[in-house]
Amino acid sequence: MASLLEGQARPIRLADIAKAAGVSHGTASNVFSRPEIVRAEVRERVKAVAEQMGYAGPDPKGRLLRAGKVNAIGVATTEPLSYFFDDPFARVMMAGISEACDATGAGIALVSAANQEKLAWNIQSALVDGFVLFCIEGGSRLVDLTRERRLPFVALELGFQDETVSAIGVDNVAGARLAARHLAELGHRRFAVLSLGFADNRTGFATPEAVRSAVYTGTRDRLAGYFEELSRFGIDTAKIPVYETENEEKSTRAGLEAIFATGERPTAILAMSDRMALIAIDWLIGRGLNVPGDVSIVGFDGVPDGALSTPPLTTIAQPITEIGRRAARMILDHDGAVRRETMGVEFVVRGSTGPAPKA
Amino acid sequence: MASLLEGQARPIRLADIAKAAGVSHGTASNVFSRPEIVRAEVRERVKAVAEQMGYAGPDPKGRLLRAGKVNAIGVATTEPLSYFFDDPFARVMMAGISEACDATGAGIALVSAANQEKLAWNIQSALVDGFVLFCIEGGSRLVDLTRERRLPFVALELGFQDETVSAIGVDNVAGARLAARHLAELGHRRFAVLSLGFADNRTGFATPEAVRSAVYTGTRDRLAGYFEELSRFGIDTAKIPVYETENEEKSTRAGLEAIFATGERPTAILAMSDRMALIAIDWLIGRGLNVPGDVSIVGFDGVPDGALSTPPLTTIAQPITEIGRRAARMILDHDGAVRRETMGVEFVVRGSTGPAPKA
DNA sequence: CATTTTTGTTGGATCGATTCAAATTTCGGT
DNA sequence: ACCGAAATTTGAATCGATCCAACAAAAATG
Repeated sequence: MASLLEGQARPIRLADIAKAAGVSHGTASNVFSRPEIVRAEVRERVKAVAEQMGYAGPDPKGRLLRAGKVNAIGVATTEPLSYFFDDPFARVMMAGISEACDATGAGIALVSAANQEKLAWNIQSALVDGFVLFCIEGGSRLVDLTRERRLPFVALELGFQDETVSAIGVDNVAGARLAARHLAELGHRRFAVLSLGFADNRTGFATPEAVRSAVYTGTRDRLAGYFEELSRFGIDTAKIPVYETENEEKSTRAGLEAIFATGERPTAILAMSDRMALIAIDWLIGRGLNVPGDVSIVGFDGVPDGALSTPPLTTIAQPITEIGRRAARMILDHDGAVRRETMGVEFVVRGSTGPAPKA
Repeated sequence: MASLLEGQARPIRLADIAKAAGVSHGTASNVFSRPEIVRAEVRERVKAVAEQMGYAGPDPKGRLLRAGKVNAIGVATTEPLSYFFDDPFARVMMAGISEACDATGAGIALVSAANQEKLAWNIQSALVDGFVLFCIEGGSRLVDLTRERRLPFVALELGFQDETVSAIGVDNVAGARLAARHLAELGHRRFAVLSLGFADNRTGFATPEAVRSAVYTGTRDRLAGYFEELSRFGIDTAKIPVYETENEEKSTRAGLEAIFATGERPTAILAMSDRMALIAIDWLIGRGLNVPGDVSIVGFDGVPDGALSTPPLTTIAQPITEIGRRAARMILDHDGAVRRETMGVEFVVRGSTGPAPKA
């Protein structure tokens, strides 16, 4: 009873136990962290005292300072926290990260913030041993912020030319070429591209200058891949509409409206994410068009939802889970080296692509 | 260059900056945490020194010990970490928790472990201010473990009679009755129940004793709700097969096999989770049966996937997001009180239920 | 110019543990 | 009973910050 009331006033510390049991701090500490080196009799006495006083066990806050290692990695993004549970790409990635963390018993701390102020603070104050950065919108800012913390970190997506930051990504050019070639070989000649951003906070048709001055080189590379391959088939890429979206519902639909408002409707859409591709399928079907009868679509990413849509999505699959695993491991067993890994992609043909309709 | 090498050897502390800048560590601390009370000239000098020495800013590990508050909540489960990103119910719940955390700038730490040893350690050592417990399998053990930590915690699901633990859940009896009444009113007379566990690690047909001695009273209440209502329609509930699954693919399909192996096939299935209900729809359609033509199904939970299935799922919807929000807030602004909240459910009629087939 | 008030700085105490060299105890062997 | 080795225990130092009472310097007041 008394211990309960006192407990409310001030939590019991290891030192209190030590005093009450008549042993030194050191011994009391050993009872909890290395019980085998304490004489059984003493050990039991201290444990009994702890139990009776309602000691909650060594406080990790104290241990942490001494130990130095938190044993947790932070996963950061500029999206709201719910992004981790909503976005299919993020979810698969998190599964990979989870796996690696589960294997070593490490924890995961989710870090995010809508506004820049808070993001900076959250990154500064996160109790983690390192970061995995989801570099979507605002990725470069995220990297800058994290760099200040001077902890190991890995950027997902090799969108950064900066060779001093560790990163894992896929061969965007090769993946994009695969997608473009597939459609070209099916006879398609009129294309449209649903693009990710070339820089922050922008939607609408991308100008050649926007592409040239791309901040997100991942986006640029994918477009380059598309164009390179299509050129080989004699297609004039300058005429292909490229619409930058924010990779969500609204701007993607706006992009489709804009693309299909023109006279020369495309028979094939190259989407830089499965998310956009799936939205596009939905939009097209809603408009009474047939996929792939009237319009073929190829996505990018390889999220599980793509296999379940009607029609199922043809896509360039990234080894998302594996990327997550590796990213987490890079932090978990960090050796101070900067690593940049480029993973291969896999071309998955499903039902959203077919021969170009006869003129 | 030198600073970089030294930085590798031993991170720079605030005290190092203070010495180098010729101020006390108190002042150096103020420069970072309350810059406005330091004279501009001094402030700039210290900042310059910090910059030049490559100081990463005050280490949260140190601050934490002093401050006492971590500003993060732990979300714990006995499932592997990936559960948070895979399971639809968990995901919606996490969205609610995320929302509450985003609003106050708090972080989320995911805690989990397959084996009991590690779980205990992970809970003991998690750097959090409190816990939200996902009480699925092994929920009671999870509560016991967490209680030892003597931090505030909330159990999701009121499956615990123990009135000394805070918990948030729904009125399981009322929800179950709604589901049962709906089917009975549609003329169904032959039922089967896909049940959650009454105790840990068990699958197969549940015996009356198993139900009586249920550890998970949430499961028991749902069943009680089903049976109470069906009895009112003169249905002999003793004959209704109740199959305990682990709320995943394998055991649910096994349950369906077992249920449909009997002569008296049910025309209506009461599933205690949407997950099982969706698996059941898939299984039935795979067997050439029509839903709801041959068999009607009602789920429980109200996860978003239920609206997207074919046919869309009739279900008892819990206010999952709201539960998550409240749980998180209960920890975030904890006042020492034990709170037990019971939320209402909403009956959502969609396409998976229809009139009983003519004998 | 003396006195108060305001503003800025200092350094010791504290948060709660772990670590490790040194001191002490225990114990087998003679 | 005594010795050295092995097993335990001790207590000071440390981890990296923040807080706060006391003090010093500068500014305002009479």
